[in-house]
Amino acid sequence: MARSPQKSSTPASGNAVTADLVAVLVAVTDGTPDIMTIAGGSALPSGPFEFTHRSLQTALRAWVEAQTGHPLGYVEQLYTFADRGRSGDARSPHSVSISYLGLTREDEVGEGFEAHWSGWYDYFPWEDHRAGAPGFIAKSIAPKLKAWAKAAPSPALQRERWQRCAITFGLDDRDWNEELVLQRYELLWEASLIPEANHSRGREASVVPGKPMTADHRRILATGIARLRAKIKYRPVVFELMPAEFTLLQLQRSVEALAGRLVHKQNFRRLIEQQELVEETGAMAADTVGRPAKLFRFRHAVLAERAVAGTKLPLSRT
Amino acid sequence: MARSPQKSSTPASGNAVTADLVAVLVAVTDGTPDIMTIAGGSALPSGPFEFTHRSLQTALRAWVEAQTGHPLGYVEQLYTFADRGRSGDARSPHSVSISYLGLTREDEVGEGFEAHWSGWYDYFPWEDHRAGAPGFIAKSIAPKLKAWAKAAPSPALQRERWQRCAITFGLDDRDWNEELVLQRYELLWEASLIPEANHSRGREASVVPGKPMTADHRRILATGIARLRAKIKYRPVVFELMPAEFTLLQLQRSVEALAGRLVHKQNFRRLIEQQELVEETGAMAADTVGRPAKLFRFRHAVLAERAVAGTKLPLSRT
DNA sequence: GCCATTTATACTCTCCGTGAGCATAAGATG
DNA sequence: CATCTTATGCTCACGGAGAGTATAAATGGC
Repeated sequence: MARSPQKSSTPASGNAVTADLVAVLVAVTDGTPDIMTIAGGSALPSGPFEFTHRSLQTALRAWVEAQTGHPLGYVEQLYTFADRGRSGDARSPHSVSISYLGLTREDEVGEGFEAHWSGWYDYFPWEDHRAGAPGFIAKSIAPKLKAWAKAAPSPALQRERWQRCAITFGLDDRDWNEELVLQRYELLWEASLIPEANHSRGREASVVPGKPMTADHRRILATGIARLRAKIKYRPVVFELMPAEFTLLQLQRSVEALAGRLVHKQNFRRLIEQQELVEETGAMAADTVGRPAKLFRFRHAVLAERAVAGTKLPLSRT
Repeated sequence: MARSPQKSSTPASGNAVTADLVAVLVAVTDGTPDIMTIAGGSALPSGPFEFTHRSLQTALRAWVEAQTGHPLGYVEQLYTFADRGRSGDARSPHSVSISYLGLTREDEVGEGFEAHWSGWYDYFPWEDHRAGAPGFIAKSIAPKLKAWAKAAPSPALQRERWQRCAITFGLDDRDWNEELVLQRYELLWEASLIPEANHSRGREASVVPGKPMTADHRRILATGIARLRAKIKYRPVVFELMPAEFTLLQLQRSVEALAGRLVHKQNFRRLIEQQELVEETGAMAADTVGRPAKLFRFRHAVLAERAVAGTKLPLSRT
């Protein structure tokens, strides 16, 4: 880097790169969180950034709308990668990849596109704790992690590795922290339990369940899931994923789908209502089992009232 | 964007860009939060990304260490900009700017460099509420914002604008939220109260106090301050800014310097100690007024123990 | 040496948010 | 009508956080 602030655009050939966008587009249907994928579910939608657009967000929105025929509700930048070793070949034109998180409603997606939806727990089965911790964590993942920890060169490093495993996966009676999606993925990668890791070549038997993805797309997805799980706790972004009218249980199911854990029903309702996030439509839910529920809609006014202030969901760490 | 995930590096001439890094480097000395600046304090350190480095972080660290002669404690990506209108001239080689937040210790900076430190409240005087809300907010900023709100075309829009002003600046008896740094800056920009805004040309009399910066550097700084103010509440990053040994009051003063608000001393100590973030060195502070305080050091073990879990500071929103 | 001043440090008290559980209501189904 | 399922109202106990009181330990001025 040079010190001059203004003349940063010295068009030296060594600095020319291409800019790529990668999108984590999320929707929720019937309690299943989905992401948009291409290439048979093996990659996230991505491609070169067109500088005909005014900004990155504009480019992303335009592209998604062309794909789905519907505007993107919420967009947020995730991370920018420029690692040299990323593109595979060594000294080819370098590429900067800018990843985004976008929220939309699945039911509005048009037909006839290559893109389609995949459940995000297909890629991260260990992240779904709605029915308790998945059995294979204790049965399969934990022992493999233990073996990896034991393989460390010194006893101190062995303890350190295992402590990391225990913290991120909630082992040894620790609490499960649903926000550590990326840390868990990176840990599994380091332990060579992820097919994408080069150093797990030829050892396909010893990998963990979960569908792999092209390049580092699954890592980007992990980043997106982690960001979203954190975000729903203090911003009213869940509503971007809901239909115009919904019951409180449907809302709760969506939150639980994203968080990968269950919440206390009464407390959930108390929180939603006391924050005045929703208002009754007057109508009741039809075609339902059990007592019919009131229908609610999101009070869009809260976006102006509270601006960036706060929304709370009963997902706090204990 | 195309749909193919792999062949993203079509070296079409229209997609070639240059990658720039912009850094918000923070240090705290004697209760003053400083940022590294160049060009007489009118710009953040920035320059083209050298692809000889393995990653963006590596490049940033190498550069900062060359500048300051000291390793960078904590580094975090802030945001990536690729707005077309950003570089000023229209169709020149496009540039992607990747901004970073970095924490370091000011006293370790080498001599003889162009870079030097500037107090960050020079650029954002309205952000320092340690001695209560600065008087010029009520005297100068609020009336100008009110005028701007009144200039909206419809009564509804006028109310909306004013509500936004009141929320972000804590007017009308609202609480001051120190995290809304970026929102406040953007609001002032929209209201043409910021010299950097093109539409305030020739109206220099009606701008708000605070030193301007080149291009959108002050906006990037606002992003960094906001991120840091949020971060110190749940991650032990303050310690990256502290000397090896410090008293609890010094620690508190640093937190207050960053947050721009005071905290309750006893509660602060209770929180720090019950979380076992620090340990006594055994020594006492010398050359001090009043009763001497114990010296503490950061317990680096917490980084391993809690990994990403949690650190709390008494800065919660009430 | 005494006092004012400044900082350090120990306790206490109250309020409220939150987790958790109990109880009841209102539909559908057989 | 019994049962199942979901909706909805209410209570209770615990713990964390804000705020205040009290005391200890140093300095400097007179």
